[in-house]
Amino acid sequence: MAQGKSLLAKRLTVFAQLTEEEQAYLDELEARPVHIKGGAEISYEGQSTQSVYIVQHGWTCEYKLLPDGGRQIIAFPVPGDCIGVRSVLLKASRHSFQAISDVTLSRIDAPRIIRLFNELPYLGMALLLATTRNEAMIVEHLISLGRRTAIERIAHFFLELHDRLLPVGLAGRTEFDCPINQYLLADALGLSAIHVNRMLRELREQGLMTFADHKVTFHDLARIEQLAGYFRSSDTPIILRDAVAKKI
Amino acid sequence: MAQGKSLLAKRLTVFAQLTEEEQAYLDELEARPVHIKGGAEISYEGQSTQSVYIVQHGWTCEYKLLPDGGRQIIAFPVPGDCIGVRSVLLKASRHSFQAISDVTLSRIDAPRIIRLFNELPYLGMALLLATTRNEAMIVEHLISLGRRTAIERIAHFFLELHDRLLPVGLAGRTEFDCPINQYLLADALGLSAIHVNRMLRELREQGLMTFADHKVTFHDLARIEQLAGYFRSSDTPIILRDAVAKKI
DNA sequence: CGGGAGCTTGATGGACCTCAATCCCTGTGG
DNA sequence: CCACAGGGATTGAGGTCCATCAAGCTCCCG
Repeated sequence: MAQGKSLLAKRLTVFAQLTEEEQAYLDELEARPVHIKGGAEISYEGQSTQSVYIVQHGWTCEYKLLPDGGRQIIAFPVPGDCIGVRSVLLKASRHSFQAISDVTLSRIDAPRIIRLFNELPYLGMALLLATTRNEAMIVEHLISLGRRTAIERIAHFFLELHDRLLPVGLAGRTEFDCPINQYLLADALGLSAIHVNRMLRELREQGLMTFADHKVTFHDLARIEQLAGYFRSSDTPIILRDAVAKKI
Repeated sequence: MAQGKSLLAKRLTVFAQLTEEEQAYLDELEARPVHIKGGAEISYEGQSTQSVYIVQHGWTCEYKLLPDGGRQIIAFPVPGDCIGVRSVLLKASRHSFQAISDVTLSRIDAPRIIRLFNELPYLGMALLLATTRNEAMIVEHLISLGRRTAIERIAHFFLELHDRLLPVGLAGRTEFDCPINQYLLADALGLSAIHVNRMLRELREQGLMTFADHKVTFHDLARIEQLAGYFRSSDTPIILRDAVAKKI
């Protein structure tokens, strides 16, 4: 990106032209990175002090533990994504976050976020707009869990992930690195790890895709998209200020 | 509510103290109501002109149709809820909306929403904050689909619905009216209508709750909450402006 | 060399789906 | 007033998808 070093700014530029002041604010927010080892907790459901984190490097997951010991993974925030906005704004909505690979984060304490909303409302809106896109992803995830079979879920999951990683340069045309293991995949897709394994074999044997050694490879994009019922989305969100400038 | 007639304003007051100007803007937005018959479409996935609607009266559902003819219901917007914010802000995220009962809506065309974001940013933020709460509900829904059994899903669904309707005066302490039928319930919970029916019988025979004649009655709240793994949420969201006034 | 994390495969059972049929209620038109 | 249609609820039988239990495999690392 041009002037700043903020990853979030880069992300938000899709939604709004940021002023110098807003840029600077974000750059400063992301100044002090935190490093976390793969497998470690980032924040836990019961935690008293809430913060928002911006993922700078590495993979994370957001999940909820159930009374029976089960776990449901809600999303896999990757670089440029925010963690915990919902938790800070809504006291009732608390989930846990874990580092999947080694991770670098920028931490923003809750009071600071609130101040941001009050002092730079456009920036706050851009932030919330970004969370709206997260929401859209969660809705797609929900549809998978509700109405798709195991093999369709898996195929759909990887196709969507691919589309998410492509624009940030973390994926090639037909393959990408992915540190998720079969247990994480199972907890995200509402399946058992054993069944995930079987369905991955099925996908492999049908010549559709392979997932091995932390690497996803698509062998036949057309057919796998067909199987998953997946439609590539050309996501052109609205742009604040630009919209008003054009007298919409 | 005190001065205005806007239902949305009432809802947003939880998040932000609105100025006179913002109040007036919302009142005017909701001035011309639209009536829709139960069962009719409100807006359809492929529709070209996008609008946001505010539910004034009656029940609606948001859903997505799948290539195989199946349907997944994402949410049931009730009075005070917004419909289609996500669709307007993100072109890629389009779903269909249907009236369940006879419904009264206020329609706001997309350009107007964009203008709102630019001219009254605090109001825009309050709106997006409200959608953040929707997101939290969708996450709970996702967890149900991923990791709860059929009977747990049903119990959890009605408990959550109850908690949503209580504060707006649409529910009593142990019962409420609910125009949803077993097919809608099935499509929301990722089940077949037949299995929903069986599980409802199970709940009835165990003396936990009954759902008949568009009416839900809880017979043993403690036991059904236990079954569903449900924890009542005291949702105290942050308040904009107030927070800054208190020098947080 | 032992141990653990992650992957793989087989066997069995259960949760839930599908197909099929019946029943009730309400609205509608002759 | 009755016939009829249609939406919704209900129940049974059979089959499928996926979970669970159990075991063995391959790495990697100390």
